[in-house]
Amino acid sequence: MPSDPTRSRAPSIRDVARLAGVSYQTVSRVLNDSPNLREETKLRVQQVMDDLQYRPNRAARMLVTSRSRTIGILSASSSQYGPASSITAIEQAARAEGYFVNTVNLDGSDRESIERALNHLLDQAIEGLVVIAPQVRVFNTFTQMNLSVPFVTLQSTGTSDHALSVDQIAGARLATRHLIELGHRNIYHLAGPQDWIEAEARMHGFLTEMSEHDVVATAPILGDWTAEFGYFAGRELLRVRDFTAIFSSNDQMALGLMHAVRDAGLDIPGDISIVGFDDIPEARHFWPPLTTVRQDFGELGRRAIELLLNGGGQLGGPSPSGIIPELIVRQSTGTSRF
Amino acid sequence: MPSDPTRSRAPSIRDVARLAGVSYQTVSRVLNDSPNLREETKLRVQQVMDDLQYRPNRAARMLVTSRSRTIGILSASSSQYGPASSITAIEQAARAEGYFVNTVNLDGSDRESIERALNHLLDQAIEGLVVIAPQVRVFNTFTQMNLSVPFVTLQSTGTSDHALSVDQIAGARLATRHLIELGHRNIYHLAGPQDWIEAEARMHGFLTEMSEHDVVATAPILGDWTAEFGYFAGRELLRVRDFTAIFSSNDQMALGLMHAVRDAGLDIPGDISIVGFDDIPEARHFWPPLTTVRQDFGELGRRAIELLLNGGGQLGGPSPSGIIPELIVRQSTGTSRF
DNA sequence: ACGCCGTATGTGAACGGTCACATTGGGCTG
DNA sequence: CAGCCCAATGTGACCGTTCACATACGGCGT
Repeated sequence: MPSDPTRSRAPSIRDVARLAGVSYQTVSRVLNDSPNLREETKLRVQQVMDDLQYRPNRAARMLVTSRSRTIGILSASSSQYGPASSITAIEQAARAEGYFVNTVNLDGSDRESIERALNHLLDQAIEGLVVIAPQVRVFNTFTQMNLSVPFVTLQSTGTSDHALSVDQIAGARLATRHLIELGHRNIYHLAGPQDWIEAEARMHGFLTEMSEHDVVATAPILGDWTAEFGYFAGRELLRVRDFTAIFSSNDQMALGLMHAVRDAGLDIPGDISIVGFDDIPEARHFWPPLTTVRQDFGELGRRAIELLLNGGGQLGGPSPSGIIPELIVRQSTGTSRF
Repeated sequence: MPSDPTRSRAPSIRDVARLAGVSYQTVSRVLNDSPNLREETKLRVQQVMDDLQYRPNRAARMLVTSRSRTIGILSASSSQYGPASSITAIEQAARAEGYFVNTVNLDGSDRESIERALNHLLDQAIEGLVVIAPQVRVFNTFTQMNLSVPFVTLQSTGTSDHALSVDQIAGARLATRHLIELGHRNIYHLAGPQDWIEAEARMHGFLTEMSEHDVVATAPILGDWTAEFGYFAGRELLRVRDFTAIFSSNDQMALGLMHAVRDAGLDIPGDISIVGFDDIPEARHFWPPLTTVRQDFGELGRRAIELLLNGGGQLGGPSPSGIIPELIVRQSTGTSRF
């Protein structure tokens, strides 16, 4: 991007000062609206600022205060619904607090690309970091790195105290209980990738709820979040067909499952009940509309910023990991006919 | 976020210089790997940098060079599939070129929030801007503002030369032609919001293709991109049912339509054929798998950065707006039984 | 042996703000 | 009316880097 060498530098506080007939320090005071400023002076300076279309130089300010007012987001798979929603919410919450947001998406989940991404953010002199990359591997890499910046992860392993998340276990239990209460006893769980914290938690919630109701659980199937996988997993599963319900760890896989179930000429929920997770906007228009667990990603993002900016949630507000998801019952689940 | 006052400032080039026994300027030279440096000196300095975990201060560099190496993205509805994918691609392409990316999402489409968002980015001293907010209104606001930063929009009105987009008209014609060739003559178009450039272009493509085949087109229905709207529009439409096919301006609305069609006890594609637009990952698992138009958002993002960084695509490469979408025929379309 | 050139390095100033401190000029108190 | 305080403003230094220019030094041609 060729910078225009003819265009001289932007006006500085000294330019403003000269035209307003005050010292640069007074201009600085107007910028930081400090007290002890005569209203008249202030207005005059502001007038000149407007005339010159003056903009404070962030670099200069940052240099002297060593504060960047920038928050970094490190994110994996940010084009998925959950992460994308969180990012949007974080970005808005941060902006409301006068912070800038810088997002970096991970190319891979190997240590090297994590470090590269992190370095990129640290080069930006970020003051805080929100980590959305929800893989166990990424998470561990962080803790090993012992970062100098405060950070918050949007998923919790239970051990860390700067973690914040929707309670995945509770959500999974909600979904599982729903199926059990409908009379299902042969329930499969289509889990997310083993490497993902949330997948792990949902699987854990599923198994816990099952055992508490004395229902024998078969081993969960590890998927990759895609509808594609759900479809093929469904096809495999249906060759034996020793189940009446499936709890899928996200909505996309549930969609693929439903596709496979219909391909096999079976009815949902007549023959097979299906529950998803996330409540993506499309879920209520799937065929049939999908029973699923809704997570409030917006709230999550907002709380992340709050936690970050208040340095560890010492406000004693609602418990950091206390976002409880909600079961949305639609038409993909019904009583077991067995 | 309380900054730690006990932690002293990060090491500067002077610290490095002192320990390496050279002047700060030499350190600076190492940083910018300028020629005329003895290999030995260079290595010694780099060693010290590593030891101190030295990181160049971006603010200082930015202050003196007045280059921020930051690109701004102004985006609306960034949690939707298309924008989200583009953002990811842009971000990666920019990072590969050593640029940072700063994304701002618009709260609304009124002039004030556009200006606020833009100001936020300009405060960052961005060197370039990618605009993904695809509303006509937003687009016009930009041109009126006559920005001092180079920018690229990811949609084109045909008048601007810093626009770059997938050829929406071509895509819409592809979809429409497909329906006509299947024998459909009563085709509705469920368009996007009137305010959106892409919605407009797709509508235009639809109407053009229809008239070229001498098929009479009914007035398009203006939607809002959501599955929800598609559902209700479908319900309304089916009360009269004077059509055999619908071309929906995106996949979500197509999903809602299919929902409504099934609710009415009709078959897809037996009774009604449906075509979408975007090819979101879920589309191939809809019931039935959706015939749609695929856009390569990744390519779009990469080209945007290329255009921005090369100052207007004077490379004479492939024509700026030359990304041609592709029709993906699946099972939601069939021959007209009429 | 002298000047010259090119390579490797050093020095001072500037970028545009903020901070700490100094300076002015009333108005109030005693 | 002296003394003081406070409100309002100004001055110098500094943040960490790059730029323009200055310097040191060895080799080479004459």
